[in-house]
Amino acid sequence: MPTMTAAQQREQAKVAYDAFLAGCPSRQLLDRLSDKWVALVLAALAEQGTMRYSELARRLAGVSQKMLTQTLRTLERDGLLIREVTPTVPVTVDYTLTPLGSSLDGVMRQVKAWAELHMDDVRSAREEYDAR
Amino acid sequence: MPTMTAAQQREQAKVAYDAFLAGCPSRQLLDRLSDKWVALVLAALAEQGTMRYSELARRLAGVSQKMLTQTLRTLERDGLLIREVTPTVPVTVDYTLTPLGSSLDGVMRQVKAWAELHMDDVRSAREEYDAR
DNA sequence: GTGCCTACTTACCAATGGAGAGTTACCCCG
DNA sequence: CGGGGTAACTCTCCATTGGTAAGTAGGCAC
Repeated sequence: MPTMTAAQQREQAKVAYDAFLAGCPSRQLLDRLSDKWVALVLAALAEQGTMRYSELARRLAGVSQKMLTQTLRTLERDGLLIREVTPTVPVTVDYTLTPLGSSLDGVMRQVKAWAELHMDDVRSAREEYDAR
Repeated sequence: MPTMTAAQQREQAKVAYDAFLAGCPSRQLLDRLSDKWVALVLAALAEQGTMRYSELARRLAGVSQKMLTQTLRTLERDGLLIREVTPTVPVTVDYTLTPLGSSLDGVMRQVKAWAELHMDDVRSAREEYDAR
C-alpha cells in the first residue's frame, strides 16, 4: 500500500497539530483574521468612531447581512467592539471599538501600509509568472 | 415588496464596491491573507530559511497537500517565494522566501506579537460573553 | 388596517477546503 | 527486467462556509 506512510504521517501530524493549537494563541488569532470582513469592520470603525449597522453595511459594500451580523457578533464576543441597542422608533444599533479593538486595528493598519507599498511588486511578479 | 429597497442598496453597493476594489491594493492583499495557510508558510520559511515540500507539510501540521501546493503556487506567483526543483533520485523541491516575502513576514510577525500579548483579554471577554 | 423602517434570522444553494487515494517519474534491488 | 520505494503532486468526493433572497418583529405614519 503506497499511501500508508503518508497516512501515518498525516495522523502523527494531527496529534502534533492539536497539541500545538492548544497552547498557541497566534493560531487562534489567525483563524479570526481569516475572516476577511473582520479587518474591514475594524478599519471602518477606527475611521468613523461609532457606526450603526446600516452605515457599516453601506461602508463595507459587498458584505451580506448575514456575514456582517455574524462578524459583528464574534467581534463583540471577543471584546473588540461594543454593541449598543437604542430602542428608538425602528430600533437602532450602534457599534464602537473597544481599546482592545483599536489596538488590533493599529496592527492591521501596518499590514495595509505594507500592501500599499509593495502591491506593485506583487502585481508585476504576477504578470511575469503568467507570461511564462 | 419589502426587500426592494434593500435589494437596490445591495446593487448600488456592488457598483461602488467594484470601483473601490479596482484601485485598492489593501483589499487585494487582505484576500490573500484570508488564506490562513499563507501566514504559516511565511512564518515557517522565515524561521528555517529554505524548506522542502515535505518539511513544510510536516511543519504546518494539519494542512492538506492540496492546500499546501495551492498556497505555495500563489505565493510563488506573487513573488513572495521561489520554487526550485532539483532532479535528484525522487525529485525534491525547495522553497525559499524572496526579500519581498520576508518583508511581509516581518509585518505578520507583529500581528503574531499582538496575539500573544492580548489573547488572554480575548479569552476572558469570550468567557464573560458566553456566561450571559 | 396597510405599509414601511431597521436590524436581524432563516432556508436554500453554489463555491471553497479537507481527506484520502491515485499518479508520475525515477532508481535500485534481486 | 520487473517489483518496490519515494517525493511531490493531482484527482475525486464530501462537509463546511458564504452568498442570495425572503421572512420576522414591532411601532408609527397614513
